[in-house]
Amino acid sequence: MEAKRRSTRIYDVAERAGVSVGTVSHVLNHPARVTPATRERVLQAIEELGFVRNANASTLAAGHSRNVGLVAIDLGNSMFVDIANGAQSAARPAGLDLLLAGSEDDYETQASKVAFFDEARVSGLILAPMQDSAEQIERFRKHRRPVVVVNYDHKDPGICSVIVDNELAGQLAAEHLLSLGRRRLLFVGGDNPAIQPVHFRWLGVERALRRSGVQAQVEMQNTPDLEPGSGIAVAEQILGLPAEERPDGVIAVTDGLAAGVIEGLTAAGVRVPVDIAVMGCDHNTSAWTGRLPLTTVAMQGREVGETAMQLLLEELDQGPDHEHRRVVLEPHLLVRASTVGWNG
Amino acid sequence: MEAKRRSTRIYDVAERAGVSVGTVSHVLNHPARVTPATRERVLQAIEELGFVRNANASTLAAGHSRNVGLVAIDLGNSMFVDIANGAQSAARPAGLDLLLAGSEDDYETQASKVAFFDEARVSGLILAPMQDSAEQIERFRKHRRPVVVVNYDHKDPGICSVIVDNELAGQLAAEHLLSLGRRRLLFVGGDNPAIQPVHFRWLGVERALRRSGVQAQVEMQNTPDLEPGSGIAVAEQILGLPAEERPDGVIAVTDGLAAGVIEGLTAAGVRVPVDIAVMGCDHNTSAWTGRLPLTTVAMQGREVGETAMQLLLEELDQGPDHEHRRVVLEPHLLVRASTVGWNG
DNA sequence: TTGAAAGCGGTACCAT
DNA sequence: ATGGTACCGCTTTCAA
Repeated sequence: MEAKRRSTRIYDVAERAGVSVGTVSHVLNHPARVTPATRERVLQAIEELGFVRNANASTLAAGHSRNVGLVAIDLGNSMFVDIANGAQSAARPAGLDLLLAGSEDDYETQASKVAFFDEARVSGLILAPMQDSAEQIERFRKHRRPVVVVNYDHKDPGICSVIVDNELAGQLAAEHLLSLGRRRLLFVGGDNPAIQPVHFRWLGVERALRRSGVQAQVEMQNTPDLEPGSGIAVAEQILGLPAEERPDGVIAVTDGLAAGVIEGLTAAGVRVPVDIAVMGCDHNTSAWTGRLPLTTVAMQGREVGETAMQLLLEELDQGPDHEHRRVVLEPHLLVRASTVGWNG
Repeated sequence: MEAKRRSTRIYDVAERAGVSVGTVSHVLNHPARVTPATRERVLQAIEELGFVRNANASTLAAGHSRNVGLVAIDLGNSMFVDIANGAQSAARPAGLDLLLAGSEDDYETQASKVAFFDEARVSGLILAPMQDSAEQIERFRKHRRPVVVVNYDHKDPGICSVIVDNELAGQLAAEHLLSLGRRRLLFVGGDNPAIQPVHFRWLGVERALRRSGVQAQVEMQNTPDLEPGSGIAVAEQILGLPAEERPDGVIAVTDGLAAGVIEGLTAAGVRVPVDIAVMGCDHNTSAWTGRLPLTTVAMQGREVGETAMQLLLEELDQGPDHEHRRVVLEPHLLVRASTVGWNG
């Protein structure tokens, strides 16, 4: 028969230290309000007993939690890992902890994760969705806890958000190629309006062309997904064209696609970047194995996460009279060998 | 002056449905014990009020949580993402949720994450450490909650663990190359005993050589890290050798390294796999951009996660008389173009 | 089947 | 500076 031994509580500590529970609670939460001497005794009792405070009880009694949740729809994407790391590091100094939930998920699972954090009564939520999630967000906010939307431009001025300027990313990419004298551009990834980054990057490319004042053209090639395999397929299409009809500059909407394009082209003897310059557009660190260093546009995941957490802390701090902000971070161009120079 | 409005509680639901809180709790936790009619009324009240149960209070009162924590030292590594996904999917049917904490971490941060889950009173913990973590584990287990160690062979028979047979992985890799007639092998990654997978894979390679019965040799090349960049450096060293002294088969201890080696070799005109066959050893999905499909040894991250969660559930179920198990999963060879055939 | 009430482990206010 | 003590919101006997 097992004695159902409960774990040591604050009462046990109090008893052992010869003080009241209130005092123990104080040394845990407001050490300054306690005499160094008693504090020492309590600390020692805690140590001897191996006491670990129950965060559930603490959250319940205090009425607020020291955690914030992050729901990202795809943890396999390095952008989200960067965001998580950024948010984490911004949370720590404020005494908060970041909890990640789920991965490999669809919209429904995302909903269940949001609900999960809702039940856990986290202080706030950072959400990196792939589509409009207004309903999920509203449900969560009804409990008067802040939400910051990240990496998705959701248009609701009543919510803080942090995004990277995807249109600018596309523009920077196109301007880079134009500045290198490329005049026949191909945009790989397509204008699937359901995938925001893709859509906006394409708009940026168009804008760059319009503003450039040079005679240049850009075509768009849709792909079924954004993985290397599709890039290889596009490369094969390019190879099917007579040399004079081929693009001289390719902007792939993700680094993964770009990798595939380069793979496909170089395997067939096309020289990158001499014959065709190829660049990516998201600085997906974990997706680049580095045959040819890839020119890309860095999307600042870490900064996104840090900024999001700062907005969250701000809102937590200011309460109801907080003014929601929409922060737009600027991506920046990373020029490497896949568009300039020739190393092979 | 803000009315400090608290969120709707089970009491509110009870009142609205005209029942007692006990009954509401029952429809939440044991729906069968309640008349369909009352259940319906309660459910409706919940709906109308937008009630969301407070998981902290629930955990506190029930004495057990419906979450299990996963601490992985590097979320940027696809192996860990696979493990998380596997664990997640095994947890759901059991009514549990998986919480991930932290990333980009060192040993100390790992400790704080473990402590964090300890405070949260999760039902169990899955830990994917990079080094011996006996002390952290002990602290957690003192609270009588199960821990499963994953992806690290920690030798403690008192704890469940799931690992992939790294020695077998090395052996499979070497046997593959030997079967292709390669006789001058190079193992890239080195025998850093602090990094378990590297160490054991090397042992497996040696074993394969010993057992093969053919005249073959293998050398070992240490690298400062396991990233593509180091692979490129190794490629350059190889290129510095006279052709007849070069290896004809390379086993890189990670796919990232392998990618770098291939990059470096092919850029200099070496034909892979004709001149030199190159393979990786961890099936790091997110790190392969696919110039040349890479032969590798798949390390079954998803299965590791699923198995770990199953062991955890088992221990949760069986309580103190649970017998700890050490599950060793078998990796398997994935033969692709970087070792056989010739596509360019 | 449903209701009443005693906790679960802390927190924080109010006294002392 | 410390102690006493109502809760926090829910679960779970135990009775009715």
